[in-house]
Order: sequence, then C-alpha cells, then structure tokens
Amino acid sequence: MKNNDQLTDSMFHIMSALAKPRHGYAVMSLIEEASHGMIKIGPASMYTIIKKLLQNEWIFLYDDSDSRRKIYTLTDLGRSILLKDVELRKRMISLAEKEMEELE
Amino acid sequence: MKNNDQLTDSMFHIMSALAKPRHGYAVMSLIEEASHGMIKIGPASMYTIIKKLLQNEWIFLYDDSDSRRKIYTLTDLGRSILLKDVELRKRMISLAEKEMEELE
DNA sequence: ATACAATATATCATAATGTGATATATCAGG
DNA sequence: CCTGATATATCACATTATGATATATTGTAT
Repeated sequence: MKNNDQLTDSMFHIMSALAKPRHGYAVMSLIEEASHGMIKIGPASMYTIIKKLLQNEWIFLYDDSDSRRKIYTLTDLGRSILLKDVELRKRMISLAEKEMEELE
Repeated sequence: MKNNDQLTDSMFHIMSALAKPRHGYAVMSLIEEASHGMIKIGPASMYTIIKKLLQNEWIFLYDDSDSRRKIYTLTDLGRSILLKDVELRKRMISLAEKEMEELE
C-alpha cells in the first residue's frame, strides 16, 4: 500500500474505530452497529487487516494486559493517514452529490 | 454483489461520474481531477467495472453513435443504489470524525 | 463444580476485486 | 500521411476480503 493511495473501505472503517483504543471484537461490533448492519466485517477480515495495519505502523498494541483482549489504537502516522482519507472521502461524496443533482 | 452491500470505492467513483452521461475515458479523467490526482483508475479497472455495472443494470449504454466513444449513464436502479451508498458513506465519515475528536 | 453461551483471537483456502502492461482503433492538426 | 492524444478492450497477475473453522477465556445459571 503506497502512502498516497486511498484507504480501502475496510481499512477506513477499522481505523476509524481505532481512533479510540479498542479490541478487534469491539471494532467489529461498532462498525456493524454504526452502519445499521449494512457493513459487517468478520473475524477473517478483521484480523488480517489488523496485522497489516500493525506492519504499516498505523496502529499499535496499546494494552494486552487482559488475557483475552488485545487493545489497539492509531499511531500518530495512522491518525494523519486517516484524517487525510476523511478529507478525500468528503471530496468524493461532494462530487457524487454534484453530479447527481438535477439542473433543470 | 449483494444489493445491500456497500459499493467498493472504485464502483462508487465510477457511478458518481456516470450520474451524468459520460464515456469511460472522461470518467477516468474526472475522477483523477476531482481527487487532485489521489485516485487514479486505469483502463483495466475502468472497463472491468463498466462491464460489471452493465451486468447489474446499474448503468446502461446511453449513446454509441460516435465511432470511438461509448456513453453510459446510471439507470434508475443505479441511481438509487448510489444515493443509498452516499448516505452510508456520510454516516461512516461521521463515525470517523466522532471517534477522532478529542474530548478533554 | 460443571455445562453452556457469549466473547475474543487466529488462520487457511478460496473468492472477489483491482491493475500494469499491452494491443488496437480513431481522430485532429501539421 | 505521420504523429500524439483520445478511446476501448483484454490478459495475466497481484491484492484484498471472507466463510469456515479452530481454539481459548469468561460469566452465569444450575
């Protein structure tokens, strides 16, 4: 993943949820709930993507003192990547709305 | 692609551009320009996705009287799919912003 | 104490999606 | 009639996402 590419939707959703410290399972629930069930990220996607985000140093292991839960959150780099992506996404939504509006 | 899934980014961008009648090449240019060069969809992606959108009946061939250009635009179904996706994307951006904001 | 459901992480094999390279054809201007 | 820009198309491959499955922990009801 080149640094100037747009984040994939899955990465975007997971990184959004990890703007605050959370464990994987909570991230899955939050995304499903926030999207009113329209977006479901299963464990395979979740943990595959967490691994990649760790490799990129966009998130880090914030707390694993609990025997089950591993709590992650964004690094400064990850946060800046996410912020940039939010701006890009807003711009693309504006385009969609502009192109969709009727001009009669 | 199930009808209640989120559109992929590429599909979203291409469908946004096709809210007005356009040919593939123009869609590529528009996306690149609107994203300030951050999103580039090459011909392979473009024509692969156009084929899929036609299959789904989310776009249709609006005009191919020109010998080079094939002009496509959204069907009513495509338009409603795109509208719904815009709403979902807005919701997910709100989530990102809400989670990113500092509350001290 | 024990059984059970819910929580939580992890991986595999496969499916779905996206793309660089390349090919082909048309058009506009010199 | 040559050249560069425009335009569509496809192949083989790379990347990304996911259903199914496995394993372990925790809370709680019996």
